[in-house]
Amino acid sequence: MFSKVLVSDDLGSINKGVLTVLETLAVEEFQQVQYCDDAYIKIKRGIHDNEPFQLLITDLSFKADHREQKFNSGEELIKQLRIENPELKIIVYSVEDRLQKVRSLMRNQKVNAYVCKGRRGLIELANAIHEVYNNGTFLSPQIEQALHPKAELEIEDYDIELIHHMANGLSQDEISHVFKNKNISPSSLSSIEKRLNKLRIQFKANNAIHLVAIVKDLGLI
Amino acid sequence: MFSKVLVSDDLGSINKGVLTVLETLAVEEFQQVQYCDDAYIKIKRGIHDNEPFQLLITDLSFKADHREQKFNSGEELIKQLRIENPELKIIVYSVEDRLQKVRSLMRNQKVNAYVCKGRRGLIELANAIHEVYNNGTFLSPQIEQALHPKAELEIEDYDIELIHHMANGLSQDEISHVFKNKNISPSSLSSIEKRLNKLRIQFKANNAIHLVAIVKDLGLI
DNA sequence: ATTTTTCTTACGGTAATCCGTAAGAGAAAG
DNA sequence: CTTTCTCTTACGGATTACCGTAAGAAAAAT
Repeated sequence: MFSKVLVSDDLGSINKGVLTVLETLAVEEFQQVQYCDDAYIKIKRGIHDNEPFQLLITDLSFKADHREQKFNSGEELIKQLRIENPELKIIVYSVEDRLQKVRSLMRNQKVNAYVCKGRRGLIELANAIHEVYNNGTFLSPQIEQALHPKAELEIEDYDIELIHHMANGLSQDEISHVFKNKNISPSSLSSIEKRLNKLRIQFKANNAIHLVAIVKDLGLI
Repeated sequence: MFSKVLVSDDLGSINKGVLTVLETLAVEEFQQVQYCDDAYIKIKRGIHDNEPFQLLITDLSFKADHREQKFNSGEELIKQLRIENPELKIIVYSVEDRLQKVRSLMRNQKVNAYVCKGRRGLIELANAIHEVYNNGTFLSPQIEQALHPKAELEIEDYDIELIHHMANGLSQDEISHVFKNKNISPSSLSSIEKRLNKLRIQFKANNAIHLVAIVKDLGLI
């Protein structure tokens, strides 16, 4: 497990919870700060003293107050640290769940994990620390599926069922009724047409027959 | 084995051979007639005497002579017997090998077996008697394949290629052009539609997609 | 709260398939 | 040789699939 961890969050109360998690995980030494600039200074000092921090757990938004700051957000801090200390592992612990921000942090800044503050936030944070310690990455479930929607070449369960019905001889109109009865959305004939059109493009099929044949050959149905 | 059998054939010589077969098969009691009317009378009398015939082996064509007959052919006799005595088993033993007649007799009159007089006629007759005794049916080989040409689950090369093109995304119209270019007959769009319709019925498919899926599952393409 | 984007649905037109009928060509039966 | 049957082909309609457009609903971003 990590032996030296820094926690950066402007809300002291939430910070306490994080420290409790670190205690539970048997982290030897951990410190906390409430300003991004303080985090930057502590990290630099650790390197200078030859006792560097191995992990930073940080929030993204920090309320501005009377103290003038060099870094006004966790994002700016991360950006700088990634340039100067790429070996430092970073976990973002934030209420922010906007997909673009998460996507940007994961791809551009190579953040090691992104945990959403929430009901299960601390549990997920513990998992994230474990994953990152083992050189893995972690994403809270609610953003994980949103982040990799189409990057994956995989095919959704909905599509599987749709093609399955086609292969079983149902017309698109009949499938529409089946989906309506089973409360599966989307269920309109138009939506089914559109979905099949996407699948045809995805699998380079000329028509529905070709699509079913290809998908059967791939063993997806 | 049958215990009471009636043989009806206007040619005494062939009749003898049939009787020899019955002897070989250890049939207890068998009688022979040379007129359809006589056959009808004997069958009725057997029922009346509570000792009914279990099997009738009959020819189809009977030469007309001085005696005026109620039944002028084996076919008429069979038709009447099927109405009045559906439990009586009937084997047709005839030189007739026209497919339509055989098909009609097997399907409409529910004849239990059809054996063609020929070089192996008596051997086949013995097999037929065995099969019918075990509640089966029998057809001489030369008409069997002609009678069930497409009822069989087999499928022609033409159909394979046709469905293959379908699975590869070609439209029926495109397949028509392909067949025209390759001098494969039939090649018209109408014929392709008809063939696909037969295949759909044969494989109990709702539409072309269903057909391709079924045939792929069967491993035929 | 408002705007933007995405998803779902509806509609219309064109193409393809499905289905019955019918005429002509070729094969088989009388 | 004539008739009958089968096969092939053509045609018209009904149904379904295909494709673009657009309006409304839902979700995301500001």
